[in-house]
Amino acid sequence: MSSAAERFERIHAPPAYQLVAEAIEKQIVSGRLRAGDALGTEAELVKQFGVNRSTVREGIRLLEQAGLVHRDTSRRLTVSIPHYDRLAPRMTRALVLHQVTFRELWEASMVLEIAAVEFAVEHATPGVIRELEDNLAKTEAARGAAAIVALDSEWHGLLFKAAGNRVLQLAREPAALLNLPATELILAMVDPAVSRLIEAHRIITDAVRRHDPEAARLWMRRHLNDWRRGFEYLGKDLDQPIDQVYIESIGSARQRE
Amino acid sequence: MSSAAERFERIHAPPAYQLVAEAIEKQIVSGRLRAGDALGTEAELVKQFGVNRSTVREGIRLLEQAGLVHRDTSRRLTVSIPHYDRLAPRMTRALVLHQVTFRELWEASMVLEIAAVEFAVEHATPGVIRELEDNLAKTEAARGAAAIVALDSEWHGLLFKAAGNRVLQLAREPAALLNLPATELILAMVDPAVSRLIEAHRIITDAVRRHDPEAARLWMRRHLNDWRRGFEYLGKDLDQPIDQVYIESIGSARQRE
DNA sequence: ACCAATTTGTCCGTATGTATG
DNA sequence: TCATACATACGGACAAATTGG
Repeated sequence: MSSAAERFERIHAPPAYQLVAEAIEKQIVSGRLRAGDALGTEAELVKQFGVNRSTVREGIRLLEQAGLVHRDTSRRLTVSIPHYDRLAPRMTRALVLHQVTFRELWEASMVLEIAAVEFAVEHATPGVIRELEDNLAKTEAARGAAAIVALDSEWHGLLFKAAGNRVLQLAREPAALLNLPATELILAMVDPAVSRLIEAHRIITDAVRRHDPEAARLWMRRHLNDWRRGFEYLGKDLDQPIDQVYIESIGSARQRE
Repeated sequence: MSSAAERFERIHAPPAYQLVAEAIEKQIVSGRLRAGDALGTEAELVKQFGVNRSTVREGIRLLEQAGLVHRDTSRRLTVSIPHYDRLAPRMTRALVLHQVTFRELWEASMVLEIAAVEFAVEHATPGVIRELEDNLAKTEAARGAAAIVALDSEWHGLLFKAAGNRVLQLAREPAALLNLPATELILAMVDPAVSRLIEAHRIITDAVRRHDPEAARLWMRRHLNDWRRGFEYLGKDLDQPIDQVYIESIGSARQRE
């Protein structure tokens, strides 16, 4: 075996279904196929690629899962570009499986949310400020932990939208999903949590409108420290990996896709 | 049609291949199937689920693509938990397709890298500091932009490892991939770039070892500003969406999977 | 509202190459 | 070395849903 040294690398032919997926992917990424374009029927793809329909279908599944292709109501194949919140469940699942702790989540949220609020103070458009204020009004009127959690999540999402940085927006997604259940528990169980949340949202929203980075930073820090204290108040351990309770809530979130 | 109001939601039966994928996914996420466990042959799954082999295969493709299952050398199905760098290409592709600008990337890098270096100063273990120093030595010895870029990327990866926060680590992945080609260009074209990079890496590595947050922050900021200046020196526009050049480099990165 | 053509989801049988013992 | 097991891929088929008259 060693007589001819190692002249050549081992050949490993990629399976046909992968080649199908990659061929289509290339067209999408390169822009020759754009979001909304029809991909044609399976029979057409069979003809073009010269492979069996089962093979085409396996390839399609890959793209479907990657979010590059989806089937509209009529089940026709349509090109689409993956939105952040499509990736979020997978990122979240990876973090859960790697047993990320609540401390890591909280630390990361601290970093990301403070950065977001700083950018928001700088870049926020009147439109998004309006959205933040609308959300605030709804939050003040809302009753029940579940409703408030949804609005809280939306408010933070709007803040990242106001920040105008989509890399940070993507980075935030998994933390947002994972904090949801804990936040609901906190709002339901810890008495002053709701009023403190509303106070923080209002002051930060005002700070964004007035372009006041100091106040924004300060109150975001307080807001997140409140979350952490609420979490500890419930008797939970920050250094504990994210557990079963959360997995279920991810599952239900994924069903909305 | 409106005679009976809208009492029921539209029924949409999930296709069998999705049910197969979800059934297996549940076992993995719930912990009943752990990384490394064998999933059994396709024939066995056919029997258990009572569906056709083609259907099983389509379901498997979904899990394979999600990184929850892979085939080892013998092509046997094995459970695995998705690693961050498996998600990175997808995140990166999403960002590219959404026409994220270099400015967003740079801003986000600034936020993430500075946070990372702060955490690293606090949490770095002797082992990881050793790795940073080894990398530094190799970088000083290296010749050629390509080699140095690889080591630079590794160094930043080690820094996030030292920071001990996997949420930030995941958040960094797409930025790391997207900065690669630009960094290579800069190192190849801008004369003092290499020595400045090495200087920054050395000082930051030292600061991490000495637990000196001030120096670490300061030099990380300088390091990233250097990157930005190098980018602008090349005549590129920070507010330009990431373009074709980058897509190719992502493609080649994905082939290593 | 009905009908014919298309298309998808699923299934069966089979051939071929490769890995394992 | 040989036999067995298995993954990949193919051709063909049919029912249910969708489309377009």
